[in-house]
Amino acid sequence: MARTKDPTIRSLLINRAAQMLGAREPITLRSLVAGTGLSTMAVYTYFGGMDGLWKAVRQEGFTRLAARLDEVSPSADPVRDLAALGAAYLSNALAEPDLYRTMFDAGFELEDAAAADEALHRLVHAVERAKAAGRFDHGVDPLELATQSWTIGHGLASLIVIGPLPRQALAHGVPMLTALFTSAGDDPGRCRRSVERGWRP
Amino acid sequence: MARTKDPTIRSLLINRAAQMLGAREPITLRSLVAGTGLSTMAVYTYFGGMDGLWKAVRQEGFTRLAARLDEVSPSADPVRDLAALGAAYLSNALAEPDLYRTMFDAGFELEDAAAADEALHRLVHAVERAKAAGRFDHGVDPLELATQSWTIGHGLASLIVIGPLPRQALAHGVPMLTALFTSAGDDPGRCRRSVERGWRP
DNA sequence: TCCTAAAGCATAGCAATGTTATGTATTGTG
DNA sequence: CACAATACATAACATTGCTATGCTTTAGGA
Repeated sequence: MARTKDPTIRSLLINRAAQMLGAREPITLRSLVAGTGLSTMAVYTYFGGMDGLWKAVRQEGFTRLAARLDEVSPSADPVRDLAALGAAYLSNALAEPDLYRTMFDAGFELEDAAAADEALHRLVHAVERAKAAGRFDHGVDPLELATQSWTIGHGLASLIVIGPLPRQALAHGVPMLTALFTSAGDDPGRCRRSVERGWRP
Repeated sequence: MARTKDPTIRSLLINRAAQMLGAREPITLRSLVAGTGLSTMAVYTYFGGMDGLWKAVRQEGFTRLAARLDEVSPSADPVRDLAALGAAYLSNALAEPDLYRTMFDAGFELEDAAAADEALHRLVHAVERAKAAGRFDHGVDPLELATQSWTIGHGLASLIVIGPLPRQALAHGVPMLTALFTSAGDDPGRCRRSVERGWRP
């Protein structure tokens, strides 16, 4: 009964925005559609305006983060896996710093908040596996410990990517995660070895 | 040999910008000077443009943070003081979330980077006092441990103020700082009590 | 004490921004 | 096959930060 939207155009614009973000080019309505053969109205058809575009770009950021986390294949050592997930979070932030920054813009509004929850859930699952393996105490709440791991990873990423810390501050990840997981009940020496093995940001 | 700038106007504009930030009003060149009797050129005379204004606002954010940290009076328990400094950092971020957010905008460019260093130095000093009191191991590097405390405080603040965590996630501060300070050598039980006493965000 | 030059500051216009009104072309559906 | 709803282009709009220009003020040497 009418023309239908082409989903290709939607992802084309999102990818182009992400690419311009990485190239540090200013993203304006006109510069975004320039060279694509599209008019500025396309942004309104597919995103309702620039706000909607940014929201979609943030979503894309979480999608790419999820892809990074998926590259971490579970091993026999769940504490190593926890550290590896944290390292993947840092890798993602450092690989595309401007995309990472926009992910936390504008009050964290997302189209699909479940994407962020799902990323966190990978951490929760790793904590559960560590508990099942007897590495953490029974009293440990997986969601709480996962949130605390996220806080450390995000704090580091934010201070390095956005803030004043140099890249070598990445090394703080090992002692901080070791301290956290040790306080959750893991054996200190074994914990440090596991974290060091997983921490490859 | 010429007219001189009035420093009053400078701080007037900075304070007005901070107030508008808190009121969630959009800060534009014209809206900023509206009602002040000044013309838009004042922003160029005193800040060189909007970029300079934002830089000055970020600086103001660190000044207010420093004032918050100064309200933490050193006690006989340096570990409590460390937690109190972290709590003050959180209080500052939660009291003026939009100002906190702008502090980490635009690649952290500041007029006077020493202001940020000085804030960190308060943490370093507290760690040194804790070492002198025999609470932390001799091998502990004060700057490293201070940076790690900051990472935890900033990670929490960022995820609560900008990100998706609810305010009650503030409670994570106690176990996280306890884990960190315990790994630095403090006695677990004593450490937790100290942190709990200082953590009043 | 003037005179002068440099700086503060207002006015007005500029290019660029996001948005919207309007018209045209396309295509799924009855 | 006809129609109507929707994609999409064109063009105008208000608002943004910025700059060119000129007037006013004032510090500092004669």
